Amino acid sequence: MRFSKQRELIKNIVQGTNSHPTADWIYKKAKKKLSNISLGTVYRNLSQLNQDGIINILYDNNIARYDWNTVSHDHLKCQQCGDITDVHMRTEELQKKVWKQYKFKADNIEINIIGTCKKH
Amino acid sequence: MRFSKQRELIKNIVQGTNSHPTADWIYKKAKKKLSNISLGTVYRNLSQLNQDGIINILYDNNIARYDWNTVSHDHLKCQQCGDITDVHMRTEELQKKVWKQYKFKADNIEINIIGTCKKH
DNA sequence: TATAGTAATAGGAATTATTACTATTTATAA
DNA sequence: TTATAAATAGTAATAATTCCTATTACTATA
Repeated sequence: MRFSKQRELIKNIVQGTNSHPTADWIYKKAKKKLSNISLGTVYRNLSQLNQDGIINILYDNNIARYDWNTVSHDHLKCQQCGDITDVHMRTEELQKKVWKQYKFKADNIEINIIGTCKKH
Repeated sequence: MRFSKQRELIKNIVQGTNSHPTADWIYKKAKKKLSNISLGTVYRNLSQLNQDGIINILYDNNIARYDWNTVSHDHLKCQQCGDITDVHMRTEELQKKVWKQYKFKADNIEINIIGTCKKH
């Protein structure tokens, strides 16, 4: 992968927040430093960074969000404030269970817990 | 909610498949019976049926899919063929755990298991 | 160093998915 | 029946993402 200042900036933006930002949020933030950066560039680099295991993608309903945290983890989504919090639930048993019961080879398990966080 | 033949048709289409269809698939199928049905009608009714607890929405990456199965369940997503299969993983423990550890009140737990199904 | 060849990258246009709007039609209850 | 509120078709608008082609970073050679 060749160097590009756009990708470097995008990577730093994602790595600098815990807010699980959307592509559009990242784009607006990037524009402040590189005023002519395009949204396409943001998307392309985000998916490239994801493919290279540098960042993670998660889907909040039908929009993509990006996460610097690449170690397997799960999410609490608060319906009141929209906040998404990283947590860790054990999934090894699920992986085994799914193989035993369904002969399904699990690469990744996403657990999204929807409800109300302690702020409310 | 008033009766409409469009909604009735849309409901029957969703309830007649295990394939977790997209709005567009449902629209095309509906058009064969009601040739001038509009895509807006399909979307409106799908979300209405969902709000009334008659069908479920799930998000496969960034597109919405619809499911007749409204009892809480989980999904196996095959990366080879795109098939989505309903399964049931026990989630009561997770719900308790999340309350104990994070004081998060879980309404719903979504588990998506991504990998390769037994067909491959 | 300078240059040429090249594959990766960028910006912007195009596409896809979904929602909003509005004039017209339809189900239902009085 | 008729009034009326809800639903529809059709279309436009918006949102999210992907595609296309000119440009640019990098490498090898001079």
